[in-house]
Amino acid sequence: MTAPAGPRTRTTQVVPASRFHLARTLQSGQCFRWTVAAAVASGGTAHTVARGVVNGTVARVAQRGGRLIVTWEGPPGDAARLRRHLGADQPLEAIEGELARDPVLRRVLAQTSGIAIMRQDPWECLVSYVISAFNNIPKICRSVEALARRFGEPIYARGARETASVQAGRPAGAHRGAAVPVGWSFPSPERLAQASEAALRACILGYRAPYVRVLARHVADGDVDLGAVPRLDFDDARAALLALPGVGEKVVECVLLFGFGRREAFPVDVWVQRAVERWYLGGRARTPRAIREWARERWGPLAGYAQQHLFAGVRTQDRLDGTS
DNA sequence: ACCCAGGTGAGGG
DNA sequence: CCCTCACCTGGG
Repeated sequence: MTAPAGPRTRTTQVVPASRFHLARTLQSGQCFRWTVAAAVASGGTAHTVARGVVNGTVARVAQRGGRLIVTWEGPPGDAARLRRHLGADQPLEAIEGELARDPVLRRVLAQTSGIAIMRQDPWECLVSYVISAFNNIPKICRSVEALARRFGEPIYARGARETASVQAGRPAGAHRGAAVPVGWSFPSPERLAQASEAALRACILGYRAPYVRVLARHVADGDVDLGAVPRLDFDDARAALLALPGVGEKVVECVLLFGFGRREAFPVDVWVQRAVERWYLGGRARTPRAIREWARERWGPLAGYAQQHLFAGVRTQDRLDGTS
């Protein structure tokens, strides 16, 4: 089934860190530009095939036999960079060993082991999570995809050439024989800053359209330098991002965690709040802020990982219990 | 026809 | 500070 590796092969292999689980990572709700499909190998054992737009190209990734088999649909990318993007470089065995000292997490980990915290592009992550407010995951994915399709750069299959008509603006379309993009990169702050509010609303953003527009303008103008955030300490980074429109207490933690790799971040959404109240606080209600502080005190630099497992765990449980 | 969905920001106590 | 409420829009 594996295509022979020719001299110009577009397939490569990546060895993930021990315990890394591709499907669980991509389906744990942290990213919006990956789709996962189950596939069946010739031997009959199920494995995962995923497709995502990353770093200006499109990657198809299958996890089999402890390896990640990467096929570039767009221009060949950097395998090490993809590995880092997926979080497949993180010491999950040590992290989960530490978390499993907590009896609640030990039980949850049976269902969630192998989830890595990804290292997504900070700008794309920021916009995605601003869109996530009072929204649902399928619609967030559609919005991000629409933004990329409308304002991003087309990505062509390896070997395909851009035509003059494509460079001029919208792709001319297949009926004229122009190359069809395999995907679109996420648009830059400059590009989104100049988009009209109506055009943004057309991307299913609803009332979030002005947030995205003003957010893009602030970043494009350098009011907040995303490139400098990694050098700030946690509280300063948090304060800098919180100043942006549409970025509140929950979104800022998501961006720090999934975009900047700050694993002490602990986003408290309705699901995590439910999990903590149900499993740790005897059902007593607490404010999101109180839960966040409690979690950081309890798990410190692994708070973000604890959050990810609690989120996946409580959603799995409610899915199994729920009638719908 | 309603009701809900991974919050945020504005306004008043 | 804490609390309350409206909010685009698509899918149950």
